[in-house]
Amino acid sequence: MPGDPQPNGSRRPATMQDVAERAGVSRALVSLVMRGTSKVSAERREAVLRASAELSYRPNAAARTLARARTDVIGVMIDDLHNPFFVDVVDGIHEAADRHGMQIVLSSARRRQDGAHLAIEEMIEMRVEGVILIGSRARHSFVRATSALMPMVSVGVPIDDVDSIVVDDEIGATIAVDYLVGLGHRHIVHIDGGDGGGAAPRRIGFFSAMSRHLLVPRVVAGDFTERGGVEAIETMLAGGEPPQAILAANDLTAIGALGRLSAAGLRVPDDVSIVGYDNTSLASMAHLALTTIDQPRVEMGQRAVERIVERRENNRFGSRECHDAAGRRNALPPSDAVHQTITPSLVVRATAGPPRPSEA
Amino acid sequence: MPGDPQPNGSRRPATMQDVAERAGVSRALVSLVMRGTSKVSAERREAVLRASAELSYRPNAAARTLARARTDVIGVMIDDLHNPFFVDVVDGIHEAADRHGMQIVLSSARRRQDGAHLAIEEMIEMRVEGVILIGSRARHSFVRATSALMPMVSVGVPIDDVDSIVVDDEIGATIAVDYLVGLGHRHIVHIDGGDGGGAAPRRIGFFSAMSRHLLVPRVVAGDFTERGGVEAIETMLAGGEPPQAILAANDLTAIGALGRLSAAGLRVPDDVSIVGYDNTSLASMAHLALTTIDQPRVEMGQRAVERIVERRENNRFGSRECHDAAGRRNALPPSDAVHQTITPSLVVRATAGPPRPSEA
DNA sequence: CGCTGGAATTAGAGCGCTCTATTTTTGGAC
DNA sequence: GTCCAAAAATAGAGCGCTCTAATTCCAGCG
Repeated sequence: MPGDPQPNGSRRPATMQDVAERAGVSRALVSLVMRGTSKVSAERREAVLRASAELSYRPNAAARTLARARTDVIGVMIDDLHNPFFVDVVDGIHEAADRHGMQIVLSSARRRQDGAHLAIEEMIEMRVEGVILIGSRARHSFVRATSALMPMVSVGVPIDDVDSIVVDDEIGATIAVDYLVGLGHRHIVHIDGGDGGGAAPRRIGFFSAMSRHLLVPRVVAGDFTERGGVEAIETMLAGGEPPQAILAANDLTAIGALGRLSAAGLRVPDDVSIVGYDNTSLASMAHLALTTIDQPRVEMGQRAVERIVERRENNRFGSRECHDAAGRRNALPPSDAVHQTITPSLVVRATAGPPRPSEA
Repeated sequence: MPGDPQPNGSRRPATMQDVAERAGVSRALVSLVMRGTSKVSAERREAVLRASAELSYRPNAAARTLARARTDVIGVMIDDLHNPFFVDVVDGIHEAADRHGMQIVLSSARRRQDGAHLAIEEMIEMRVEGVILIGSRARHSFVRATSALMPMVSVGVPIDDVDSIVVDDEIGATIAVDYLVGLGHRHIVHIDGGDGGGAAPRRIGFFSAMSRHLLVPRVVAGDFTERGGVEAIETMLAGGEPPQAILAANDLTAIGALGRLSAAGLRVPDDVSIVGYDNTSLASMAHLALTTIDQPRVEMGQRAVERIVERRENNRFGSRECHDAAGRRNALPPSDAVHQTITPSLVVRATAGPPRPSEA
């Protein structure tokens, strides 16, 4: 008998039909109760719930999806679960999704391009209402094409013709430089992020801010890793020119620099000032207390959900191929993609201070 | 027309029927091609694939699931995405799932009990083949009950009558103590994890190892946080008794201790030796180089998948309620839950060394 | 006592796919 | 040409749910 627990087997899960029979009502009535409709007499509702519990009934999501032709699910493709930045964005997504009564399905691309493509395809097959890409490495052309099929928004990575939410790293770097200059520093070195994502605008912001202050911009190569920070310091020390103030491309690099400096007997912020970038949880650790640039990650996640929800409600998402009456393809209409740029802010902690008087 | 791109609308996605018509074949043939069966003539296969591409056809996962009555999906409930320990376990799960041709659906409990319950219920409704709980805070009775419905394994948290994979923290602490004693230390302090998960066995292991070495076990209260480590050191310093060797309940606490010690002018490992626990990515950072206890997280994830797959193949998962012929419930049969315990190992880096001669 | 209208309940037609059983086609062998 | 087995293709019955339209129920009223 369906739903009847059997000693050791994989009995078939109870269906709505089973519940209906046990409760002595119709399938449709069970459906109404399960969906929490008010138009059911207390008596019947009671009977249905009892039968349902007795059979350990759980609605079959696949059947529901098929019948309703919608899911209320947002797919979230996260490039790398190990990146705390991305995970903070997910927090924001969760929060906003709850508010809109939507569910989340998470999938990790595992830092691989094909991983991202696979994850996106799977989500399309699930018929999610929309997809949020966090730090995606997917081919832009691929994303652009699938964004014609469903609402899609990229967080952290700008993609032409696709909704995106990014922070203005150029301004972030500018803010950091202005702060250091305000403290009195004139010799500021940027340990950059090489060709990593976000490295270029940070570098550009550094250059433009420095030249605005009529200062000489110096850049040492880095790669967003801790080791990169260590090596950059070693390069500077080897050059016989210990740094005075440093803007690191990210917190990890700043921490590497910090460690190497103290190993060299230089004190922060007395001898050297350091500003990081990202405000990761590392930065707030007590014995680091890194001054850094914060990007409102949670807010970014929330905004991403808002975009999906809005697109869904308006039923507008860019099938940008237009066909005329004869079925011939026209030129693409202008994209209606919305690109939101968020301004980062400075978080002052303990790694930056005024330069030593002799150097001012 | 279905599948025909319309300028600005949400056209209905193409179905298998649409593809069949366009390719001039039957629905069943399309199904065969989509599933990669070899029994299709090259010519027809070609035609189907072309039609499918032209319509941007994607199979409907819900319909497939409903028709096949199985999903090949494993649900992964992760307590907290911010916990790198858990995320490493997910890496292992991904890897093993790939090997077994299974997919993963990730869900975060967001460190809440009801979050865990909700996530598990959703997965049951999806009809996943099994559920892996990572660091679950769900009520044990709840997990036990649902584990009767489908294969389920808990990673990191032992649960009666439910498959689990945990490391033996008692042995882990023992290994650390043995190592410190081997270096010559006799005065070893444990900064513990309070009532956090895994704190108790680590404390017990510390006590038993110390007494085996005929040494006096000293414990200072902690709470698995960095701040806990800082405060523990302050307590010791205030007691006028600077520590000689420390076993921290986890890496974060060790790092807090490390920072506070160096602020007090004590050098590691010259003046004080420290061993952490967990081998998080923090521990390997160059300027920390924390000696610590490693738990094979990736392997734990892999083993979790193996358990699910095995249960599925054997069709054995514990519906532990037995009914006799008259339908009366019998006493529960003995559980067949498999509890795997993994032994952690020591990772030697730079924060522990021999005591200063005067203290030996 | 028959009507009426709103509330409560139900019948039944899909949703898009898989899979078994069946039919059609193909290519030799005779 | 005929016959046959194997290969290729198809028909059609579900899978478990939702939703519209139809039906039943039950006061309350004239």
